[in-house]
Amino acid sequence: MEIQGLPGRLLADLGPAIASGEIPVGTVLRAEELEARYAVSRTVVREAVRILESMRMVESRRRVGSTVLPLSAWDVFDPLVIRWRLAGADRAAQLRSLGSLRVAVEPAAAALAARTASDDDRRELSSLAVELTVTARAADLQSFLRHDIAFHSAVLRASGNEMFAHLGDTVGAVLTGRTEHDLMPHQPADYAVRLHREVADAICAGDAESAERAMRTIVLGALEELDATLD
Amino acid sequence: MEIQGLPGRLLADLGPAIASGEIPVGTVLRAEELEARYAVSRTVVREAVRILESMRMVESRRRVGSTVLPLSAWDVFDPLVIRWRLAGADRAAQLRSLGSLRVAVEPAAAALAARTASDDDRRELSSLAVELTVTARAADLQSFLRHDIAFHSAVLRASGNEMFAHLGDTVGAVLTGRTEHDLMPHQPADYAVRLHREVADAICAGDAESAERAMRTIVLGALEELDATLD
DNA sequence: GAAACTTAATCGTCATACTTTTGCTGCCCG
DNA sequence: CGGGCAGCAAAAGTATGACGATTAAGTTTC
Repeated sequence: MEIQGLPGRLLADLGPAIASGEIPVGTVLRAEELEARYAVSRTVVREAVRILESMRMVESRRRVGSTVLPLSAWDVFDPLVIRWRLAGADRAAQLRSLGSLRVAVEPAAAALAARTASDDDRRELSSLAVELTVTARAADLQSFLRHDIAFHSAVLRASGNEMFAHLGDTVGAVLTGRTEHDLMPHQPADYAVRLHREVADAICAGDAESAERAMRTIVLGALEELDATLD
Repeated sequence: MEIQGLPGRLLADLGPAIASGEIPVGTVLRAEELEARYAVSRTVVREAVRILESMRMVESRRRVGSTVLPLSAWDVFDPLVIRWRLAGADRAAQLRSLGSLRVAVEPAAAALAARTASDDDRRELSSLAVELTVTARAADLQSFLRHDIAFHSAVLRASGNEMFAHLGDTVGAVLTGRTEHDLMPHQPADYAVRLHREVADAICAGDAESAERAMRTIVLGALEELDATLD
């Protein structure tokens, strides 16, 4: 998942700093300065900056340097950018955006899955729904989280749309963050578990409308909880 | 928009080749070979490969080289990846995925916009809807396309969600492609124009439900047309 | 035949030199 | 006094040679 090597270290430092606003928009980074600051060679600095440039977080110009661009230019779907924003000062805004995105995408994915999922996909979803019920009853939050993530990823994957599928990891990051920051009840709500079950059953039965409706209820609920917590 | 310099030239060659499957999954690219093929230095090759790696289209390992990864690993939301796929053999699949994504996202964006858009946003939408009506009546496809793109981008932007807003350019690419490949009627359908108007009016009036419904009709219509054409 | 060792291929990093672009300064002329 | 033009210099962009680190694959040894 991570970028490797020394450029990765630079990136792991610069990325979050830019994402959090610690390095404000308009700041100019000069290669020589970065070489000195991180005690690495030109090669390494250039590669790191190139990657930031490909994410449109900075723009390099000769005789000037690399200028930090505003959020509106960033590749906000890049998993690294999302992670960096989630980790820093922009966390609340990023969670809200992701919440809305989930409300839009996950119900659509559930509907698609009900129509096109393979038998294996349906079996997996069904079994994950069971696991979810079990771990919820046992109040095993660790396992519950793991299965919750697996469930949502599975639905997104079963949609057969690779763009939806790609959001699986991101949704995972959101759910993880929610648990880590105690935004979850200590015992997962019973109705939420039932809804997951409902999604799985509807997808298995090929009932797109029910699947979509149940999933929408889930993600809308999550969004409301989020809004309530962030105030 | 483009990556600059020599690495950009490499990228403009390798990216589409990988995206189209011309360089198949599992192929190993060696740095030295690329240096020779493009007659550039290691510096340039390394930067280009690093960028491909940050898009997760390849994975570099010592003593092996850079291996081309399968589509499932790619950063399919990266604008460059989308463009490359749209340009090549994967075009149909990419259009379908984007179609579904639009169906999910744009209605949600319209609803959000109706709730949170600024007065300027509302004015702009209203005026774009008018332009759309005019250019449609004049059968001026060029201008119509331009305004259509501007309209959808404006809605996405007015949603206040930077992730939605980020999809504006991508939607633009889809609409452009549709016109370029003669998937559009020579005279934009009257009802489609009316629906755009309806979206604008609903957003101006703060009527989220109507805005969402009208937008959903638009993008569903587009998806149906697309499915019909791709067969 | 398996485990330990050696080898060589290739990426990763560094240091340095050269090239190209471009913002800026200051001169000259109107 | 102001505007344009030329030259300068700063910084990114590119090239190259050397070295280090990793690791797949072959080779030896028990």
